[in-house]
Order: sequence, then C-alpha cells, then structure tokens
Amino acid sequence: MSSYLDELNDVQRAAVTTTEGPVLVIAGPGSGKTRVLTYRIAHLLQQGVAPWEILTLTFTNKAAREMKERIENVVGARAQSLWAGTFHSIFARILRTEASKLGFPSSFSIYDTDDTTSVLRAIIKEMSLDTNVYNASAIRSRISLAKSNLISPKAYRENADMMQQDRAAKRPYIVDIYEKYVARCQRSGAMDFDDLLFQLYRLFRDNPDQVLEKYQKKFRYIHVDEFQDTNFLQYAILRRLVKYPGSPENVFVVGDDAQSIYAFRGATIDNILDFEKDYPLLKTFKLEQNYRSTHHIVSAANEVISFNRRQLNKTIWTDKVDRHKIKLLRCVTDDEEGRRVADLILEQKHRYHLPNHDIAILYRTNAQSRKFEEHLRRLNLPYRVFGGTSFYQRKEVKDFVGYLRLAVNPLDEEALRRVINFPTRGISDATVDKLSAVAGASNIAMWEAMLSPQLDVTDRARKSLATFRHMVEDWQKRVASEPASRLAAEILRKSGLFDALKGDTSPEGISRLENVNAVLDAISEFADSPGLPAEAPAPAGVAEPGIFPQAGAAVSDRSLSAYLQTITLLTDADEKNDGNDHITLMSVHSAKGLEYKSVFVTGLEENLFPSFMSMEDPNGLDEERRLFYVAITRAKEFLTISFSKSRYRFGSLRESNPSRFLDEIGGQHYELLGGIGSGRGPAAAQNQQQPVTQPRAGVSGNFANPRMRAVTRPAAPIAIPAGFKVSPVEDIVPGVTVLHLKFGEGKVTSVEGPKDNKVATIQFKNDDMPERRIVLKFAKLQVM
DNA sequence: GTTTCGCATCTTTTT
DNA sequence: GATGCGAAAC
Repeated sequence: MSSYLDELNDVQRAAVTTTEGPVLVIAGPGSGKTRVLTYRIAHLLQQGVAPWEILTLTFTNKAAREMKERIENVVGARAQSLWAGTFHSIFARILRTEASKLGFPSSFSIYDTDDTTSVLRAIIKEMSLDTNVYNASAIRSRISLAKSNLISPKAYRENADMMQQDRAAKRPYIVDIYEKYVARCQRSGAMDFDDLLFQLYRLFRDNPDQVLEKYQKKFRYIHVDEFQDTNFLQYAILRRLVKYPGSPENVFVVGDDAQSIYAFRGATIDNILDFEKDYPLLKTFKLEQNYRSTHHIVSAANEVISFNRRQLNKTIWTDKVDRHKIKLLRCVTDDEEGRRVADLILEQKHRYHLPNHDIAILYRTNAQSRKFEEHLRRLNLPYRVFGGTSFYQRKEVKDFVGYLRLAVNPLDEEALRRVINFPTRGISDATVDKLSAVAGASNIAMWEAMLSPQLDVTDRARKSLATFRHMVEDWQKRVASEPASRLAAEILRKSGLFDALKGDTSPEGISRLENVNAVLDAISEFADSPGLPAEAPAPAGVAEPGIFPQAGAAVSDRSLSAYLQTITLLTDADEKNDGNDHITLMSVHSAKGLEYKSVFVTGLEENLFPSFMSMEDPNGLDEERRLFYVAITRAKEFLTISFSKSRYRFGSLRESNPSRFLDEIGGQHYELLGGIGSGRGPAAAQNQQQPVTQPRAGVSGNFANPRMRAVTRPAAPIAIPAGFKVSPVEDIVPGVTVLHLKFGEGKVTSVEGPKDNKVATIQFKNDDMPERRIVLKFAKLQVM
C-alpha cells in the first residue's frame, strides 16, 4: 500500500481508509486528527475522486490552507482545486453565486459584529427606545441566537417562549427591532455572520431542485473538522447536503467533545449525539493516543476534565517520557505575573535553546495581554499578539474599507453612514437622519433615498450630497473593469481620506497612514496572487467542469468585491505570519488546534478563569473547564500555569482567589515555583512571606492556603477519613466498593484497558453523574 | 456645521 | 481602560 498509510497507527489507518459512508472520529488532543483528515483526503484523491467533489469545512481558513498544502505534498497540484475553508467562507462563496435567488446582489456586503451592533443602535434610537433597556450588543446576541436556531422574525413573534422571555426581561420590542434589522440588511444588500448560514439554509430549503441538488451531487465527499464546535444551524445545513434519498452519505466528521468551547455561540455536543442518531450506519473511531504532550501534561488534563459532568467515553494516554513537571507560578500582582513569565521565558530559551516560535502565552481574556507585552518588551523578546482588535477593525482601516464597500455595493448603509461625512464634506447628522427616515418610510436604501423627492434638506446639503453621490457613482462604474489595486488607490485619494490622514504627523497619525497603505498593499497582493485553484494549470486538463461555472470562477475571483468578502471572514489565526521568529500571545480560544513546546497558561483565578460570566451556571463552568483543558493540552513539553492574588480589572485593583481548576490537578504533576524575583522589590518580598503549603503527594492538589477557597463543585468534597490508604490498582475489580477522595463512595462496574493503563467505570453514590470513568493509575481509591 | 471635552457605561470567548 | 454620547465651544 502507499507509503503515506504506513505513517498512521491502526485506528488512524482504519479511519482514513473507510471512505464510504458516514464516519465519526473522536479525536483527543494531539492524537493526529489533522493527519487523519489530510491523509483521508489525499487517499480519496489517489483513488480518483476529483478535487472539486471534496468539501472540507474547517474552523479557520489557515487550517484549510495548511491542510491543502499537506495534501499537495502527497498528491501534487490537484490539491489546489479542493473546496476547503470555514463554514462561513465556503457558504459565502456559494451565496455569492446564488445571491439573486435570495434577492441579494452577488456583491453583497458582509456585516461584522461592529456593523451589526451599529445598525441595531441606529434602529433602537429611531424607535425612541430606552438605550439602557435595549442594549445594542445584548440585542445582537439575542438576534444571533434566534438566527442560529432558524427563527425568523415572523417565527419569533409566534414563538411563545422567546416572547415570554422578552416580556419577562421588560424588552417586548426585541422582535420589532429584529424585524427592522432584517429589512434593513436586505435593502442594504448585506448579510451578517449568522445570515451566511441562515440565508444558505433558506436557499437550500426553498430551491431544492435548482440549487440544493446541484450541491448535493457536486460534493460527493464532505468533511468537517472541529465538529464539536458546529452549531444547530451549521449541522442543519450539513444534514441537507448529505442526507437525501439515495445519498451515499459520505460524511466524515472529526471532533472532541472535551474541546467544545463555543457553546456561547450555539455549539453543542448534541450534534455529536444527533449524528449517531441521524446516521445509523455510522462508523466511529476513537483516537486516544496523544503524540503531543508528556505524561504529566496528559495526566493533568485527564484529571481536570474528569470533573465535567457529561463526556463521551475515552481515555487519552501517551507514551512520552516525562522530563519536566508542570510549573505553578504564584504571584501577588498581575505585574509580577507578567514579569515572572517573561523572565521564565528568557531562562527557558537559554537553558533549552528554545526559539521564540516554540513559546506561547495564553490567557482567558484579550485584555490580559498588556502586562506580558510590557515585560517581553523589557527583555527585548519579540512577540506577536493575536486577537483583540484586529487590523481590519481599526478605525482608519474601517473608514477606507467603508469607501471600498460603498464602491462595490452602494446600497450598503453601514458603509455609507461611516464615510458619508468623513472626511467632513458638509453633510450633517441631521441630513443623515433625514436620509435614513426617508429610506425607512419607503423601504429603499439610503443611497436611493438621496434622490427621493421626499427628502427635505437645505440646498447646501443637497449640493454636498450630489457631489458625494457622483464621486461614488464614478467608482461604482469602474469597479468591474479596473484593476482592484488601482481603483482602491484612487479611492483613497479622491475620498479625501489620504489628505486627512497625511495632515496628522503625530506618531499615531503616521501609523494610521501606514495602516491604510497596508490595506492597499494587501489588495495588490490579493489581486496579483495567481488565483488559487482554477488558474493554476491543472494537470491533464482537469478543470472544474462546466456544470458549475460561476463557482469555479469564484474560486479565482480576484475582484475588489471578493477581497472585501474575504477580509471580513478572516480569523485571528489567519493573519499572515510575517516570517519573524516571535513568541505568541493569544486567548485560549484562539489557541485551539495549535501546539507549542512551551506554553504559559495565565490568570488562573476565580472569576477570570473560570470567567465570572460562567460562574452561576454548571454548564458554563463545564465549558470553562473544557477551555482550561484545551489550554493545557497545547503544551508539548513545558507547561507553566500562573495566577495572581490581585489584578487590575475594569479600571481598579481587585483581589482574586486561585482558580478551582488548580485544585483539580494532582499534586504529583506540578511543582510550585519559588519566585524568580525573590528579593527584588516589595511584591517579591511579600510573596516570600506567604506561607505556602507544598502539595502532599497522592492528595489532590491543594497547593494554596485552604482558607482562600470556598469550594463549590458538583460533588461536595468529603472529609479525608483518618487512615485513608490508596489501594493498589490490582485490587480495583468489578463489584468492589471503593472510596474516592473527591466523589466519595462508589461501586466499580467494570475495569478495562491494558495492564498499565486500566480504566474503571464506577457508580458513585452521591454524584449527579450516573457513572464516571476513572483512570486508575492517577486515581486515589481505597477498597472498602 | 464641526470639534472637543467630560461624563457615563460596560466590560469573555469569535465567525 | 476603552468607547459612546451629549453638550458646549469654535
């Protein structure tokens, strides 16, 4: 058999070669998930499946790109014609082709979260509602929730539950806002993130023969990466694509319920459970060997996740030998945390010769990056911050992009509002409000309302409007014919934006100008890049066939319009690597799917990690725990966890307690680090005075002063009985009653697994889980 | 019509 | 600490 199959273990190979029918791969962290996915696709190509018949939905565009590259290494240039990308970007591509069927222009705009919030704010204001009660971003999440559950404004009004909730929250007009919002998006020729899913669903539902069937036939093999993070709507679309009479149901999904961290966005592990129900012929493979991390790290991760109430059965194990324990860094202030992490990085770099790209600092909230940046800069260590306000969210960039969007789609009201009077050109807020009122009254776009006879403004304003309109009309005419980069450069000058920025010689002003120029560069690069698939001369004349001409063209679409749709859907992870060797700083969410030799997981404090937003709700806490699980499993060799006793948050210094998650790691896996900064400054001195209880081996990590912890967890902790003695593994057999330090008394129902890695299923008496699977080599159990 | 400043508000994670 | 909003000054 081909050599690439030899690089797989038995389970991996079985998954890769099961090409027909529905397949579910449950893949623990570091278990070679990407490898399985790429080899499976390569395998399909080797067997003669055409690349454009294979659809792969990933979480980031970068993941898709890397996958393509790896496949290319196996099968060559054909890989470039694969359909691979995020749900949102692939769907946007399909929508672009089919937009007219939904009453949208094919160059529709995509509203990001800011745009959406701003539209909502305008609607709320126009409706004269109390902005304290009707908070735009809260309404946005409410509408997003509705869309993700396929609830249209009409359905919302008929939905007793939703309406009742709104009345209870004293916000009965949400449904009206929702209705207006949808109308406004439609007349603006704009879709928000949820629309990219919602509208595609509508498209498929309402055009089963002309549209849906075409795609069902086209995509003979469909793959989904990070399946645990798909939401209801994404799954509903997937199901329509895959499940129909006569379908071969060639759908291959890869996921890990323990790494599901997007419940707040509607993702649910129910999808995995539903998947088993929806596809009776499903074959399931479990990848349980972790090739990434050392034993201490894997064990700590297993212990932490065992505290969650609901999980699929699996046991992650590794044969990597330990060299280093997990380090626990206890700090007094967030500044000390920043300093010690930076110092430790320097030390690790020297002692183990780590390049910067082997190192990552992870945190729960983006706001935490600051302190680390300060201290890395102090030590001259190069770093890069991912997330937070991305490049495309900066004001000057949004302004420029606003002009570009308007040239491509003048109906786009958000773009229009943004740029109509910036730089100022004599069009006042009052005039804009009037425009908006006319637009609302006759349900036309504001762009069209400029010409309406009903528009009652001063002659001066009318003149300003006409000048502005002519300027945009000119661009609009040329957008289809002229090279994107040339037109964009002209728009930058003619709009007056360039002069406005040039006038500002402050350092910030200069950097704003640089940013805008960077957009120009990006457009040139985008326009000049050889267009991914179709144009790369496919070997032996295998271009994507004509049954799907437009989409084939869309693949290599280098227009301004294509550029704009692309950038809105970029994720942090997609940001281009500048080729420099730098330390990575990012949120734990963004780190999903990545790995580093040395990882610092920071800010392990109650109300921060787990977040105060999740503390009330047990499901929320479980999600935070999965997030922590994701964080620690990013590390291959060195894992350092830090927390601080106090921290600046929301503008003032606050006390904080160590995170409950720390107690869930067994003491044998970590060591408390004596301050590097000992004797340096008051914080360090104070730190030394703190009495520190060293963890006792064998007892669940109780590193911190116990009085600091008001413990709340599913199973109430029980007192350690005098004379508790851990029984040897051999004594744990089915039928015996055991005592567990966390879960109390329980009965062993079964024991399985290899001799050195036995797993027992135990029913605990006072526990809200029917049963738990306990990895015996880590557990502290006494036979009673 | 435009700019600036002070005040209030809201702070998670992301496509 | 960042952002939005309204009022006052230009």
